[in-house]
Amino acid sequence: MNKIQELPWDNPRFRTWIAVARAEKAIVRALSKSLEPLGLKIAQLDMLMNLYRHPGQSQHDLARRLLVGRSNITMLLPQLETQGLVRRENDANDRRVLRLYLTPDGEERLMEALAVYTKLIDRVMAQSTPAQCEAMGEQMRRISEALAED
Amino acid sequence: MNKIQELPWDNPRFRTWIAVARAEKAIVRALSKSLEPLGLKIAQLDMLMNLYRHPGQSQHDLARRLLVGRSNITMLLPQLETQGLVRRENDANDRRVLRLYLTPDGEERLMEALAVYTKLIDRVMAQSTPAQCEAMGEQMRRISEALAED
DNA sequence: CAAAGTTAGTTCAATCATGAACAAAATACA
DNA sequence: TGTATTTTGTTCATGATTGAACTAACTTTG
Repeated sequence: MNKIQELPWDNPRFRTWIAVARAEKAIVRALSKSLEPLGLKIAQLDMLMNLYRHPGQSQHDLARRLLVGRSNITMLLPQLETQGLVRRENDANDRRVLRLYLTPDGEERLMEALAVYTKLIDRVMAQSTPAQCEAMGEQMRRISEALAED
Repeated sequence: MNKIQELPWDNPRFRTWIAVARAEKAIVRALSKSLEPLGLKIAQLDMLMNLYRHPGQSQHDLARRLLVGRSNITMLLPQLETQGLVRRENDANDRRVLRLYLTPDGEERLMEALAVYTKLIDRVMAQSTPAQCEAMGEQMRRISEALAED
């Protein structure tokens, strides 16, 4: 086994990745704390957001959109259902699928959470100019695309 | 409760954050797969990397560096110890602390893993020019700093 | 129409991170 | 010195996530 020529921490691209991972972790932690008073966890908020944008989607669709296993949805949904934020409805044509809808309460809670969420993200992203921010978003989207080819 | 004026998905900064989160998740998944043949998980690799750079650190130090709970280290260490990659040694001056060292085997496995790791990151970051990449790293570091003030 | 295959959702066991409570050891300080 | 506080690492219960196995329902195809 050859000794590696260049150790990763001297590699600018690698250092960038480390910075990305650390920042992402920091944001997730901060968001998690900000959401706590609202009684929502990040995974739950993700679901609410998705249901707002795509009402009536099936659990399978939701799982795919969230990049998450179907079983995860099954486990998480009851939490939102018992809080009365989400409603499950049998599909008329296909008795296997359950279509998901936000209740009015769910929509209200979502809006409250989004206010917190956007405030945090605005603060975080204000570390860069809008142009830099836009460029970063573009790079990230390219990365996702590059990795999606599996 | 007021209706939110601007929904997050129309907010460029918010969209950037979403892109960051998705890309990070994609990279973690890809890395996880790449590491599988080596019998290492990401958390384990993180530990090996840290021990390489800071040999003889305590579990407490390691936990702090990895932004992780101390109990996590306690749980994860045995996996690396039984594989013979890490060695724990009692501190002479303070009988509470255990100092951690990479074994030669550990160092070898680390180098193999780093080759895989850097290859993936190089490929991923090649989606941007070196200058863009550097800029992104800077922005991310600023974000981490901004959030560190708690 | 019937058999084979596919798809939606659930259940379950395994893995992992976390924080609280704890024991042992070190340190502060009076 | 002796008591109080802090610090290190461990244990344990909890919650999140995953993938495999399963059931029920739909679709394909012969």
